[in-house]
Amino acid sequence: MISQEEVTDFVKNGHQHYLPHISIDSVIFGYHDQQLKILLLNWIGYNGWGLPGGFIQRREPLGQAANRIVRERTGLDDLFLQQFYVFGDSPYRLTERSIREFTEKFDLAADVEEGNWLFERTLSIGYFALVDYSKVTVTSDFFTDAHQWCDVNNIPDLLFDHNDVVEKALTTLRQQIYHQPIGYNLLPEKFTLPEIHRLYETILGKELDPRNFSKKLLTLGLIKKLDEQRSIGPHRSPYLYQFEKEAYDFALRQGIVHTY
Amino acid sequence: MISQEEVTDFVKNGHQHYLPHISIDSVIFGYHDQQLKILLLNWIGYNGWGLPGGFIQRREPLGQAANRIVRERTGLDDLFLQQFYVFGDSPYRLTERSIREFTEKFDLAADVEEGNWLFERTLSIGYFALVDYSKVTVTSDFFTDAHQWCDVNNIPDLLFDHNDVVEKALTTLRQQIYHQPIGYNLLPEKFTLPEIHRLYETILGKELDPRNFSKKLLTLGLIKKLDEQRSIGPHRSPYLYQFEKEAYDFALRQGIVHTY
DNA sequence: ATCTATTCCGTAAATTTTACACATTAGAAT
DNA sequence: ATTCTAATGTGTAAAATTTACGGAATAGAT
Repeated sequence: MISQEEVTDFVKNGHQHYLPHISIDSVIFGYHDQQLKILLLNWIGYNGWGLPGGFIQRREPLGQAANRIVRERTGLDDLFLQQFYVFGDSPYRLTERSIREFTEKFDLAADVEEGNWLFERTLSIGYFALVDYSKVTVTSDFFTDAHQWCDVNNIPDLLFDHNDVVEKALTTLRQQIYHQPIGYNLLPEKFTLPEIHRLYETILGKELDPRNFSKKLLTLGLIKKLDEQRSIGPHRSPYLYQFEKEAYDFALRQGIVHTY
Repeated sequence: MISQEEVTDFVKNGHQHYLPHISIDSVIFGYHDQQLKILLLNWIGYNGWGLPGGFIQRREPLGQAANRIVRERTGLDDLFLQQFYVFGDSPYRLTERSIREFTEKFDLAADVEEGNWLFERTLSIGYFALVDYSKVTVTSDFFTDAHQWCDVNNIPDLLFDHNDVVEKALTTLRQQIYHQPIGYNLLPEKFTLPEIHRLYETILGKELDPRNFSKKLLTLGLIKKLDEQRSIGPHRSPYLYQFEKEAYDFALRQGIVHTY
């Protein structure tokens, strides 16, 4: 648990360590129970659900900051992480009321409120991450005391402009899936065809013919069939597949180019 | 011309009007002489070429700021303007030397240098704009005293990390052209098939079969043939075309979706 | 041995993309 | 008027890709 002193110090002096006016919001996608989910945190001060986020240290490269922020929440490193948009159209994301609630909650002196760096206008750089749900261990930060993995089709009202952020992350991911291989980071190392098929259907929110789908992935050389099978109860055992790392990485870099 | 006082005031007090630590860099694409060009400005202080840029006013929505910055330089409003990346990996874009040159050039007291907001670490949000070259009237700002339209295939060494910014803008534009119609903002209202054909070839940096190309645009319903022709000297007169605004806008929103 | 639920596979039709060459035309020159 | 030049405009066949679609095989439970 984080101490009261630490919180107070962060609020009062955080601007010496972090760049003010800019934050990072992360949309962390995981796949579980045949649902595409995102990680939501319950913010103590504001008492509501929001995205994991954080600030950029004064001498820290931007990409590293995003990586650190996701790592601190999930325990994962070396993940698929991509900038997708900067949100800054509403000059002020915090209402006076929410600031008051926050300072009361943390028992901060009223004078902290005035012009405090935390409560000034802050643009937010959106990153999304694709993670292997089963490998995540969620850790709370200063301002959050609970978490949930929430089906993207069923997102509640979030704090600030986080619903917009999620929306934009989803549309970016859906567009991207047509041009880049997705799955390496969302699936375990070995998976079955029906599994990756359902993943794609889930992300795109529409049905894909299973025969044509697997044909496509195999033709592109993105996955390869293994000799092993998985046992799934009283049904035919599906074969296991894994990604062809080289072809996958190549497609990641080049994109899967369609024609003009 | 901008007065010395104004510059000094901007350097000393700009942080009261603008958000520190964040700027906008704009890559303004125009098409002329069968070349894709970008607008470069010569920075007085640093004596080198760089991109048009600016800061975000404290209460100004982000998109508006980008729009204003491009408008101030080009005179154009209501243009195609798109965020494409945030640059912030190198914590410091300015060297001590360039800062000294700058302050000397503008005859700023040495004490201005120390911890001045302008010289602190600044992330930069990249926007690119597509403009009708012939409609642009370039206006200088505080820090720049000359401009040029520079062929994208022949960009000199630019200030700061602006070469990276241009590079990324170009790759984004090239990717986008496969999924969204481009041209409405780069071409005059009426244009010939060879003109738009050359535009696409120029942007993509490769040849496109003219028959297949026009077939595609017409099939997609993005352009329509007019009854008029243009006179181009001692050659067959090409027909004029114009964009089908509805289909064009629809494609802009939806993207030209390819299959899975 | 039977049943259930799931995986696995292949082919034909439709569509899209690619490749490719020559007749037409406006104005300039003669 | 004729000729010449340099550019525009157009169609078709082959190849590749995408789509649509149904039935046999299998593992485990009963």
